[in-house]
Amino acid sequence: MLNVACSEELAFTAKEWKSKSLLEQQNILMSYRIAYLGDSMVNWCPKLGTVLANDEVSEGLSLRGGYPVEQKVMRQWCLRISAYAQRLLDGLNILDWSDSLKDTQRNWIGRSEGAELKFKVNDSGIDFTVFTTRADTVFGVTFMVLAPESELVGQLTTPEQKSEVDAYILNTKKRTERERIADRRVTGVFSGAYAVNPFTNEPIPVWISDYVLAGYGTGAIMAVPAHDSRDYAFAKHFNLPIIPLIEGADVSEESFDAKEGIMMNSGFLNGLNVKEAIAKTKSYVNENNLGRIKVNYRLRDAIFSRQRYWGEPFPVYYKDGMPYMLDENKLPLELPEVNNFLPTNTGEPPLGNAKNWKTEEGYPLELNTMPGFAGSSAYYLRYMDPHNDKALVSKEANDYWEQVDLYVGGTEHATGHLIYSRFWNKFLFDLGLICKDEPFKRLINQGMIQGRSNFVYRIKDTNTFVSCNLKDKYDTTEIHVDVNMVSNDILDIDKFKKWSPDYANAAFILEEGKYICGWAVEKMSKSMYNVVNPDDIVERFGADTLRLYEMFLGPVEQSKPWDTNGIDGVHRFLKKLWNLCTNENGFEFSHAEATKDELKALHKLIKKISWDIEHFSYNTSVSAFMICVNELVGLKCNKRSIIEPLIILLTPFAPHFCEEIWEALGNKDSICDAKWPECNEAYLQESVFTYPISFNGRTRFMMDFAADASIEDIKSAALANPAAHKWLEGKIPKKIIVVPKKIVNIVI
RNA sequence: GCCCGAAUGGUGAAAUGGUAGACACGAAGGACUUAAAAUCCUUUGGCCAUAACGGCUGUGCCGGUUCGAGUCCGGCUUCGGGUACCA
Repeated sequence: MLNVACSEELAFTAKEWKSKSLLEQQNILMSYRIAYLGDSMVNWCPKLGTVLANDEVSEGLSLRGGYPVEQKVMRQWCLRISAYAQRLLDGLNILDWSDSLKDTQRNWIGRSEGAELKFKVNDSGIDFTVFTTRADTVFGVTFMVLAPESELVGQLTTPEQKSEVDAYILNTKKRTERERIADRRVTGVFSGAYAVNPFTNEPIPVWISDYVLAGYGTGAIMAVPAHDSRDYAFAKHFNLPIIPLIEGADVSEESFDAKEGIMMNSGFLNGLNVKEAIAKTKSYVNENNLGRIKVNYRLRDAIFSRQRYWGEPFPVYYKDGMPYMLDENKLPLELPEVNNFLPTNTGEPPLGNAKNWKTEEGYPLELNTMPGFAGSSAYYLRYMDPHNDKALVSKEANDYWEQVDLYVGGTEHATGHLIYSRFWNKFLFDLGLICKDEPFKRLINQGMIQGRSNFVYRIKDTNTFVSCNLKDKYDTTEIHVDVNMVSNDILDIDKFKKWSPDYANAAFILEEGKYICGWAVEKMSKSMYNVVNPDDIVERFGADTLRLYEMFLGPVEQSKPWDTNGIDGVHRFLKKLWNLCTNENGFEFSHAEATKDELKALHKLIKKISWDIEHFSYNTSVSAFMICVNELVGLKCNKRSIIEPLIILLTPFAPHFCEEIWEALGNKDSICDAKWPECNEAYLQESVFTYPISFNGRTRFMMDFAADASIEDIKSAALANPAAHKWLEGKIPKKIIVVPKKIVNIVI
């Protein structure tokens, strides 16, 4: 007997397996393959002949072109990331990643512990299962709700209700999932059927509503309006009963969702607190065979097909409607040449345009291609062994490099690339191909450089665009427009028309003869068309200035809008250092021995930069370089013994600049191979420390003391200082705190 | 709604619980120059005072812990990012 990994209801014997046809077997195998053909709902745009992502659709129209988009079931390749949900969750505990990023992934995976309860349907042999985390609230169930896509809808709907139910289902199909969610209007329809409460044997009406998702749990819920806000809204709207189950909970205005309090109206659970009640219900359900304990995850399988040309082709062909893998010796499968990169007339993906897109035996090859994350999920493994034509990565190379030590990336990848990579890596680890089951040991999030986006406003169902300040008079769709076609928020209409064939014949409603664009500060991204090209900055200041400026802007992990005010400062710093090394005749370095002050400036810098680099504090490093160079300029120091270590330190920040000076110093090899300087603490010793003398925590004056002065000496000298008398006001200090090399605080 | 993060001068920011505003940008004034650019010098949180020394106040708001809080704790406010009916 085999329980199929991903569908627990399915079980069969070896004999039964053998009696099945190849196609039937294949369909069963699809239930536990890591890559499988699955049916899923997609946003299909017939006019564009392509599936669109949620953010490519706005209010039922494609952003590109403004064509109608409908919901359609499509058979596509999927990757069963859900099978790894628990391990992806557990793995987070050992990763050195930021807590916020780990939280994002935990929420995305969305583990919830609960129970599946079986409900019988009155006067029929049918029963169905719901998932709930609040098994303790069964006594408060006043109705059940099915997702409109649920198979049960057809089975349960009574003849009297059929036309009403059909109309409702048709209506929900027109809306994308996101729209159904964004629009919080309560809608629903009664199926005519009644289920039986397994605890009380009371009949409960079964409703259908799109606030229940087909893709999560069982696509059906038990509604407890007193203790769930969504059920509450539904019950109020359709005037269904609300039974409070927690002592003292006021449910006249809103539901009481918190998992706390003492149970009432709940039979054998009365008097227990919620935690105890949940536990007791679970064991009751088990003992009476009313269902089972279940963990659900929010994480959905990844759709792995794209109806586009540019993507890795699947090494898959079809024979009698069944998918088969190409033999490994036929790999790699390369993209065919096509004359047309658009979908075919019959609505097939662009590969449908290719001639001879079939195997040697004549079987047709898969027409879908893989998405971007096919490449981005495992490239770091390929980097370990890029020229290997036998394997993704050799065992030797993988054993040597193991995993990525440090990954610097933005949080925008938290629920995409960074979770897919972990999934792929675990899968490859399970196959024994790699030695670590997590890809990125340490991860820090750099902040996003934000951009200023511009928008145009298209009037719905037209190709007419209305200027920003007039847009409220029309029903419009906001569309990003390339910021390079906009200056001072005024659109260059000619450039816009040439931007895309869709806009060639666009019409415009202007204000004062101009088209004014809307704007917003958002993350800088290709899809927002707000990318500012740094080329002109490189042209004017050089790449090192740009690099240094980005570091100087602030802490790496902080986001901020791109703004070049202040770039002069870092450019001046580089010039200052350059001028220190040159005179009117070119480079000149002194061979004289460095003074104490010069050595102190240098070694202070070595210490600071070495620490900062370890802690990703690049902005303070740049400041430290500026301070050091300012000091050296003051000392007129162009000594080789100081400049050389200084530019080694600066190389990670301004590599081209430093390489030039390195060469001028007479070095033949690259500065990248130079040895990192070491800090000699002896140069940093101070013989005198200037103490701030404070009274009740407020600094009042300064006093110099020898670095090794005793605490008692400091105390008495501070009190004896004439300035102290003013602040003591003749009182005796209660306490004097001396923190060596920090502060003196006199408490009065 | 939920989760995460942030809040310090005109601006970007700095500060292992120990002198708040380092380092820069900008601004103002000055030097050099026929002039400009470049470079250099001075001032630059706010308020009060001033011949001068100086004083008060100040890190979003309200409390707390501490000899001492931008930093730690509790409660708010605002902004940014992510997510979206997950039962």
